[in-house]
Amino acid sequence: MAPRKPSSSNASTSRLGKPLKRAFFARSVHEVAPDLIGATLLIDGVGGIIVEVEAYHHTDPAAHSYRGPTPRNQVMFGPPGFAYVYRSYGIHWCVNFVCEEAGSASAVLIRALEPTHGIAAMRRRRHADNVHALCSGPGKLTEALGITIAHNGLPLDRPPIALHARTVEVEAAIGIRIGITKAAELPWRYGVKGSKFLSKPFPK
DNA sequence: CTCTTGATCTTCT
DNA sequence: GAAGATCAAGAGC
Repeated sequence: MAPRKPSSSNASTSRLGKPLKRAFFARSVHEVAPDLIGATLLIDGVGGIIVEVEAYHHTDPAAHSYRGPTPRNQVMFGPPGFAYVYRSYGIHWCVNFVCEEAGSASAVLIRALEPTHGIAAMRRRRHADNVHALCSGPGKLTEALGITIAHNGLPLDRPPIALHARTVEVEAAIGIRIGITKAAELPWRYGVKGSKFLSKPFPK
């Protein structure tokens, strides 16, 4: 048997913190986004530790809300503490947490998780074995957790969604957002530097 | 390892 | 008609 490398995962030592209330999201999206790093997201008990997010705001040309309400983005214009789910490239679902206040149209895109709960279910849904490939991207994690348009507009503090505060301090790394062309230089990506569960590494 | 391409929904031009 | 908050597979190095 090959020797096992030491793991940087904190999954085995992490515990669920107190549930996040809806009020957690009622402040600047740029405060909420880094505060979500290390929190645990579960859908019907399946999920993991948030290791990568991005912030979007209606004044940001890269945001879906930049050009005003549409059928797709209407949840972004509602009150904070709800899930905004959209179809990406016609194929994938992506999930956001609405922040600030009604009309502010700001949200945090959840981009990657470190799987901790229900890993067997995630492997089945993703048709993938490698735990590092289960939730290392916004489209991957929705598939692993079973998030679809059916979750659009659901409150973040009621079943089937559960969010738990982190129990240990983490230093959130900051970088530029992934996969956008407008406002591409803004440093509104937050995550755990060096995590093996990111969609992309943070540059040194 | 990097680069290219196909999948095909919602919005904008 | 084109672009987009993406992913996986295949070609090439």
